[in-house]
Amino acid sequence: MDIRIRQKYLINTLRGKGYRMTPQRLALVELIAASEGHPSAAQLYSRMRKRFPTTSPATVYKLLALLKEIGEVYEIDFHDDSRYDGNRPEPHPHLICTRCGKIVDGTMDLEPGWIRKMETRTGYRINRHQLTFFGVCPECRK
Amino acid sequence: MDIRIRQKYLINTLRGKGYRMTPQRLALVELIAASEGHPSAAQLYSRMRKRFPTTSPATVYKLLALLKEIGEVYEIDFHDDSRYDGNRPEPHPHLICTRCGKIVDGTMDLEPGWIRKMETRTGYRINRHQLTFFGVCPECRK
DNA sequence: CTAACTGCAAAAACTTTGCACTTTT
DNA sequence: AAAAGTGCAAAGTTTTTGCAGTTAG
Repeated sequence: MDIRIRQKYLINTLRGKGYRMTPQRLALVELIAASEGHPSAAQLYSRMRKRFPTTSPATVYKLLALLKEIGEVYEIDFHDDSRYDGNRPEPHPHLICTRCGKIVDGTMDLEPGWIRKMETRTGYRINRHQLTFFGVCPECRK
Repeated sequence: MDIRIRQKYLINTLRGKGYRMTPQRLALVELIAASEGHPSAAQLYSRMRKRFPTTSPATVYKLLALLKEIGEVYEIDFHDDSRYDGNRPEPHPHLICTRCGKIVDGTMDLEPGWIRKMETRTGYRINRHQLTFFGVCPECRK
């Protein structure tokens, strides 16, 4: 997914829903669309302060909440430091290096048939899922 | 897995590692071995207070940390309210009802071959994973 | 012009830490 | 008796909320 296209799509989507695009939001959307390495809220906040030194965490959290709500950002849930993926909002696996903390996207998705089978067996109506692998990345294995 | 057997196993394992079994820990282990509904730390704390009104959150968190460390409790990671599974410490899927909050165990595990394929493709050495489905449980669908 | 957003500060929620006292072994 | 655990209070994190001032549309 091209970063510029994603960025413009997010801006248009937000505008289309009546949200206002402030300079802060434009910058944040750019950071989120780039989303190098699945940043945490703290990382986004820190990057924002380079351009807008008076930014507050509230601004970051509010836009993230908004984007999550409209389904354009995917949250990787951690009890201490959640990460955000603004490029592929649909559920997809992540691999996390337990040594260096790096996060990359998985290369395969859960088969829809497998999920449907789980639905049938449990009676649950499944809307989304979260699949995270913990391990050691190629660089750290050396 | 029989609750009593699990409970005894946990107690023996802890004792075998040189940890002391206080009345609080015995009660907590019983709660964790039963683990009805994958309790949160707050729920365990609240259940503990019924028997030991002076229990502090620290006691609960410390034992959970211990059990996680020795791999006998599995944490379902949420940024706001993690859940704990003391019955099946090995990774396995969970289904969470987004309406009533109920959590049940999945009926199928990820195929080892699938995980190995993900390893090969990404170069990661995968040690464990976390798979959580969000949806609506049979009762809430009515 | 007006509804929405920002940024600050304060609060909330969850978890961890320090320490004196108590208890297990 | 010694090492370890409990419980309290305080502190640390991350995230949320309230509100006055500012700004996009």
